[in-house]
Amino acid sequence: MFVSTTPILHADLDAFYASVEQRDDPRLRGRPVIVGGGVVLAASYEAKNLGVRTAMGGARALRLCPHAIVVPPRMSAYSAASKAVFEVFRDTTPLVEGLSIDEAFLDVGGLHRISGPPEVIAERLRREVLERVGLPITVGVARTKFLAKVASAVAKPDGLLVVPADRELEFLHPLPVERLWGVGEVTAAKLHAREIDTVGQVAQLDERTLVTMLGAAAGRHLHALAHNRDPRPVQVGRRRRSIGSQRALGRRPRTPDDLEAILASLIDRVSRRLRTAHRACRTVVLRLRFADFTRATRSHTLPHPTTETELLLTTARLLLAAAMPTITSRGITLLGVSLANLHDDDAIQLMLPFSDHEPGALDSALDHVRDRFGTSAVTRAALLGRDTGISVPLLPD
DNA sequence: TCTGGGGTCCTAGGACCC
DNA sequence: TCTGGGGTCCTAGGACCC
Repeated sequence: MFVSTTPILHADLDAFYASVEQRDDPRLRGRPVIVGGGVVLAASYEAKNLGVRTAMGGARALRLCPHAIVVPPRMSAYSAASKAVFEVFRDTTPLVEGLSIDEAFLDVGGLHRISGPPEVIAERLRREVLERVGLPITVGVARTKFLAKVASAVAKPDGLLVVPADRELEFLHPLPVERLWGVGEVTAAKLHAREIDTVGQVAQLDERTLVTMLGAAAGRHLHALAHNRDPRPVQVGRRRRSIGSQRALGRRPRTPDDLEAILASLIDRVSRRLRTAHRACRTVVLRLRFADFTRATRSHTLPHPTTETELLLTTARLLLAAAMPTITSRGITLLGVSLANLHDDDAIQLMLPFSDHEPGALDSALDHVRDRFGTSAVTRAALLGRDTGISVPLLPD
């Protein structure tokens, strides 16, 4: 039987933030480095070897690794490094799907004649990332996204692992269930409760059993992965679906005025990012975490997409006001905002404040359109405004 | 042991419409 | 007067990932 060998690479930078710090400050090389403060954002392998993990509390990390050098995060340096690495990815193949700041899938299926077999491409990619950006990267190679990702996780750090098409289940089935993409603490606990510890054991369950245990989507997903069925193609140009910003507040009490001020700065940050990305949003989500670390969200969806800081802030304020009684009684430890229901910003509709009774209102509304979107938008806005009399969809040039 | 900041996707109930 | 089935959207919560 002919087995498709369309190879997919999963490229994943090692201890990304910590590696950037070690690259930029030679004194940190070979030493345990922790990026972050209250919480570990990233740990170098020297620190990981002593048990330090991402998302671990800083105090605990220092107990495990008292000689660690703790450095504050430098997000702009990481973002620049990420851009440089993605350039190397795209020089390898145009078919790149970014998963996060430090990892991506690359479809190198069509490259065999030009660039050689996938393991050669992968080794060259690792070398180029090291030479051009100065960072170690691990690559997993397999026929499917899922398996490529598992392979890179197994090969870390600074490694390369190819899973040949005829050895897939042999590689996959002995692995612990935690290796499956989508199995976290809760799902792993449910599986362990039934003495299911390996991927091979999951593969022996029928799909109905998994669906009953975990729900329709998760059950089917897990069943497919355990049998190494993962037809998802590498998708270029996926767009983000929300933009958010949040702030942990510690345990000390906050007055409503404090919260108002924090909310305003969050909305300011997030609406800037929204406009920079040329997107508009319809839904504002308020995120809350209480003193007992339970969470809640409150959201409101506007009738039209917007980019206006004032409108977003007003909406967020109303949500906050409605949540104040709960916040007062339970205590708040985190406040966040996220903008969802994103559209392109050329899909904005301005609700214009004019009517038949106010003959000058259309002109002033069009002035507003001219100020914000330029002259060419005005003609179209005027035409559409005459048609509808209510709202003006702005179209791209 | 004490918990940051940025995301994605799924589920379930209710409102509303045909 | 009482009623079905299907679809979409909104809200809230939850699991998971890096």
